[in-house]
This record gives sequence, structure tokens and C-alpha cells, in this order.
Amino acid sequence: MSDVARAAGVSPMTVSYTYNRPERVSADSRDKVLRTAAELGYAGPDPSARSLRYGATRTLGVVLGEHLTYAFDDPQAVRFLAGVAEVCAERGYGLLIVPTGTGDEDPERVVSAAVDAYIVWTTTDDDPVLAAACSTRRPVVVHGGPEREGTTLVGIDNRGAARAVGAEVFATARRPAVLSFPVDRRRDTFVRPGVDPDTVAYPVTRDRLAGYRDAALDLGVDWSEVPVGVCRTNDAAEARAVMGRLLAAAPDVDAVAAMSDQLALGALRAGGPVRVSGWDDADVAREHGLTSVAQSLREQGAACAAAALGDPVADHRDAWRVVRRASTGG
Amino acid sequence: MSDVARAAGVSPMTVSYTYNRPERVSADSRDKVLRTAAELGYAGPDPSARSLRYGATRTLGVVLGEHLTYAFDDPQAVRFLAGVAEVCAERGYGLLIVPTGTGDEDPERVVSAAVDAYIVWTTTDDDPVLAAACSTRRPVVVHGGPEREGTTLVGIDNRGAARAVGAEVFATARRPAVLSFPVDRRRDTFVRPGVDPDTVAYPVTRDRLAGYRDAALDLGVDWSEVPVGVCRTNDAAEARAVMGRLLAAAPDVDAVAAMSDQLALGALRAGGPVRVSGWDDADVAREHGLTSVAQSLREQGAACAAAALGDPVADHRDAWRVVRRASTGG
DNA sequence: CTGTTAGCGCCTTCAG
DNA sequence: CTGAAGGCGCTAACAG
Repeated sequence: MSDVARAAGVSPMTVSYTYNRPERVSADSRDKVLRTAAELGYAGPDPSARSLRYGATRTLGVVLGEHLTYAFDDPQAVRFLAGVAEVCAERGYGLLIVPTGTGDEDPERVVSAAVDAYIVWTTTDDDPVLAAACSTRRPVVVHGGPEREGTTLVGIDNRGAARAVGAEVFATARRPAVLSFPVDRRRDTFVRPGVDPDTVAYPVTRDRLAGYRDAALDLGVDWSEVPVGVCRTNDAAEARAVMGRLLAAAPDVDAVAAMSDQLALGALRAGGPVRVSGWDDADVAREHGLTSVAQSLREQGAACAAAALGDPVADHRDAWRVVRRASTGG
Repeated sequence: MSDVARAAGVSPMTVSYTYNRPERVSADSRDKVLRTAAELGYAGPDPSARSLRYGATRTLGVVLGEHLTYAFDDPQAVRFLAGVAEVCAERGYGLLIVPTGTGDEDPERVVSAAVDAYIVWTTTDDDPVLAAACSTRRPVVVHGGPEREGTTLVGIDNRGAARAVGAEVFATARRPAVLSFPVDRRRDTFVRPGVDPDTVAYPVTRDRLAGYRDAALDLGVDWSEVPVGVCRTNDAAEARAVMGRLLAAAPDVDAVAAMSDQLALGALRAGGPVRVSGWDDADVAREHGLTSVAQSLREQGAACAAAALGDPVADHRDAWRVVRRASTGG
């Protein structure tokens, strides 16, 4: 910039004004500045220097944690990002995907991201990446959970929703089962009866599991006998395999509550139980006549972005509903 | 940082070293620094200041232009982003979605993005957003097109691929037609015979159209009589409507070459022609037995990111193939 | 192993 | 309408 100023025969301030307050500079100077800038290949103020000076970056950071590696394969995560991106574009904020998901350096990378606030995608209570975001004292909005002091939480009442859809899918069932997301960051795949919600590290998964248990108890079912199939990823093919193992262990299972439509689809394809419910009410749920918990991840993404930018947060706890379809007896 | 230095009774450099080269600082000083940092709520060096000092941001900018508004609804764009994100995560680079898509300010926003290089998603020859990226003198990688001096282009030979799939779908057809992406940034929807490829502003669309024309000419078909349906977005529902208009104007159409699987799906649903081909070979193509041009957008995304970071670029021109399925007679 | 000096590029403040 | 001074927070280079 000082180069341009020198070459144009003006002070650096005139150059700065030319870019930031063109109206405060005479047309002559402005033209001269812009012309010499073009000649010198100067494209305007340096963004980093500007951020340093302003103390703000006009950028929102999205932390997907280890989920980043497959976030773009998860239609729900994509919807969420679409909501974030929408608000960012409207307000002129950049959307920075923080490069996590590959190991120990994740917290450092979070801390050293040049952003004004963080949006953290559903994670565990003990995720170091969340701690890192909080340690920066920049605003942190968490989607789903965990709830943490000093952060804003955006998400639905997963327990209540699970209980409601559980009541639907388990009704008339003699042997209910559950298809679940991972219980901790190790993401093991396994099948075990009566998984205790309190041992689950992801609040969202914990709450949904607890809600399904509520529904089972409401129907007089002994939770300790309810098989729970845990899937590493939100993927129909894997769910199908897990469902196969689940049915091998408990062939009389006749109803499955799944934590996503993808998992539910896997259950359907495994060809076992009569009644199945999903979650998210994606296109695939409609196509397969799947009873599901409808929620708008896109809207929640937008809400997270707005909250991160300091807007008052709308409460999303009740922003869900059960959509009944043929898969639970229509 | 100087606060921490003062409080810890050391110089700022010791604090800096503590974070950047811990091994060069005695364990004592390091502990003291980290402890007082924790007390003062100092979370480490400021990223903006660091970027300014280093002259690099360790961030890649992705410019989706006006496409941003629906990029996350386009499965192919999402695939592409997944590839970019993968490389970014591996190398510890942030992935910044530049907030464009809402109007005149787009170029400014591009210029003032704190990134080391740009990846620009397929656009028109005259897109000001591309010009803005180039004006910064930072490396620019363009996906699809246009080709421009000083930028790197990653993409397949669209014309060759279109000619090949056109030969397949138009073979035995008496009245071929085309379903196309928009011809310019106004994104009008219309149906018109013999659209001249040279009038199309998007190089990718232009090349595909030219390739379809090649295929038609190869079969002795008069291009000026080939109806072309142009769709605003990459959406099956819209394609279906456009296909309806196309069939109303030319009821004898019996083969449609579509520029995406989504558009092809719309053509199928419109219930008209016998033969249909798509593009991208997405899941939906497999499910519907759709002949399609297979290419890996994910891989191309990864290639763009690698190129933006200075890696030598692999040539992707021939990284496509026609997958024949039932929709063109098996 | 630790401190000093200098400056990355910009813009707010205050004078002309 | 334009300019001079100062500092945002950091670290390379060079002492000590």
C-alpha cells in the first residue's frame, strides 16, 4: 500500500481512504490511486492486516471434529451447513471449515483458526475440540450438545422426540430394538441389549436412547432385554450389516427405532422387523414410507450462525414432530 | 501476549517460543508461561496477527459465486467440496467458503477474503468474481472452466464426453433432444431448438452442448431442429416441467441427453422419451438404470485443492467414461 | 536459553 | 480533503 502511495504521489492514508471511504477522497486522487494500484498489481488492503487492525475477521468457524472426514457424505450435516452458509452469505461473513478430524492437532487447529465465533457440531461431553473452542473466549454455539456453560445450545428435545416416535414404532411390538449412533468417540460397532444411556458420551445419542427407553418402559418392556445395534457411521449399508447381527442374536425383533433415516433404511433392507422408524424425515423417508422425526437441520444451521453472530436465539427444543407413515402401520 | 509476558516475568519472545517452539524454552519458563496464560485467559497467539507476520493464512478459499445459494443442494457440488475438504484437513489448511451469491458485492468479498489461494467453481467467461480472484495475484484454480491465463484448470473433456454419451443416447433415435444447464448468469428457463453452443457463457455447458451437437451431426441429424430445454437449476422437479414444455413443442422426441442425472431423472418422470442419458453417474443413475457420464467430482475437488497448494496438477481431461445402462437400451 | 529490535500492512486519532 | 504518528499482536533475526 505504501508503494502505491509513493507511486501515486500521495500518502498511504489517501490510498486507505480510497478503498474504505471513497467519498472522502477527491475524484482526482481516487482515480490516480486506483490507476497506479492497477499498474502495480495492488488488489486492495490485505485482509490479515485488516483483521488485525479491526480485531475481527468477519468469519465464522465451523468445527465438525472427527466428523469432518465424512460430514459431506452425511445429508443431514450438509443440510446443516447449508443453513450456516445461507446466513453467512447474507451477512457477508466467511464460513471457515476448521481442518479437524485427523488427530491430536485438532485442538490447536481450532484455537488458531482466524474466526470471530465457533459453531460446533454435535459431539461428546469430553471432546477436546470443544474445550479448545471455549478456551479462546470467542462465542461458541453448539449444535445438539453437549450443553456447556458459556456456550449457546441449539437443538431439539431429543429425549422427548425419541419417546414420542418410540411410542409409535414400539406400539403393538413384542420385541423392540434400537439402531443407534456411536456411544463414544471410539465409534465401535456392536450389538448389546439394554445399553445404559448414562454411559453414552454423545448427549444427542444419550437423549435419544433415553427417550426410546422411556417409550419401552411406558409399554411395560424391560429395557435390559432391548437389543441396541450401534453403528459407526450414518450409513445404510453399515446399518444393514449391524441389523443382520442384531437379528441373528434376537430373531424375534419386530420393531426398530433408528436414530436416522439412513439407519432405518438399513434396517428395512436387512429384511427383518415389521415396524421401523427413522429420524430427520429426509427425502429417503418419504420415498420409503418411513415414520420419522421431522426436524429442520437447515434451519438449525441458520439459527446457529445467527446466534454466533450475536442474535438472540430462538428456542428450538420443540421444533420437531413425528411424521407417521406406513413403516409403523400407517 | 505482552500481558502474559509481563505477568509471568519474561519477555514476549519467551511466550511466543512457548507456543511455537516449546523445545527451545526451559521447562520452568514454559510452565510459568502456560500457567499465567491460563490464569489470564490467554488462549495462544492471535491468528490474524500471525497471518500478517507470516504472510500466509493457511486457508484455501472456495468461490461458488451465485451458485453458493444452492450449492449445498447440489449433490455434485457437495462431492466436490468433500474432496477439497479432505485435502485441507490432511494438510491442516482451513477451507473458507467465500460469502458470495447475493449481488454486486461479490467481487469485493472475494478480494477481501483472507486466503492463500482460490478455488473457483465452474462459471462463465465474464464472471466478475473470477476476475476478482485473479486480480489478487493469489493462485487461482478453476474447476470446469473458463480457462484463463494465470489460472490452473481442472476438469474433464466435456465436449468429448458429451459426444460419446450423445452417440449412445441418440443412436437409433429419430428425434433427439437435450436438457441443458443455464446458458448464462441470468439463468433463464426456456426451450428452443438448435441452441448455438457459441452463445453459451458457461464453458462447461458450452462444451457439452457442442459435444451433443457433434453426436447429432455424426448421426446426420440437423442440429437446428434439435430441441434444447434449458433449466435454471440442477433439480429434477424443474427438469420435469421443462421436459413437459419440450414435449409439448416436439411430441415426437424419443431421446434426451441431459447434462446431469438430476435433469435426466426429470426427463424420465415427465414420461416422454424412450432413451435418456444423464451425467455424473450419481447413486440416482444406478438406481434408475440411467446411462451416464461417470466422473469423480470428489477427486477433482481434491485435485483442485492440491493444485491450489502448489502441487503439480494431474490432467483430468480423460478422467471420465460412459456407463451404459437400460435407459439407452441396455 | 532468553531478551532486544524492528516491522508485517493497515487504519483510528488528531492536525493541518 | 489530506497527512503524520502510533499501535493492533506477533515473530525473524540477531544479540547476549
